[in-house]
Amino acid sequence: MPRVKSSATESKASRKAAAADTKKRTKRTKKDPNAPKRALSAYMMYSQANRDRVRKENPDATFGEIGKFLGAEWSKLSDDGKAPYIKKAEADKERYATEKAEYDAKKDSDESD
DNA sequence: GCGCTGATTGTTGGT
DNA sequence: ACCAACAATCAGCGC
Repeated sequence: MPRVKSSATESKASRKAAAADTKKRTKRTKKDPNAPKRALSAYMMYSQANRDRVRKENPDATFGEIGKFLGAEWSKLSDDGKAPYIKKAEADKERYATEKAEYDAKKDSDESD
């Protein structure tokens, strides 16, 4: 595996609990001028891929149910099952990296606009 | 160097 | 247009 454990950075499950306890988030203020919209997570890919299927199997289900269904199945999914989604997520991360690069380059060149 | 928190992504449906 | 649970993820700041 190319994934070599750097340290404890990802081991701790603190932030997830903290984030859940801290406060519900959604659209929060944007501080950066041209903030490079972060990449989509594997779950986002999963929602896009399954949103149609879930909606079809659960025509009555609305956002709430769909969300829970996707989350439940997502958790049930094995690493192999997530693999394709994670792969897309990684691809998106790369896209984000490109945006970040431009964002960084831009801010370095002209941040005042 | 590690630790946490904030910000962001996408879905739908209602107001 | 925004917000709600669902999960992930990263970048930036703090000590």
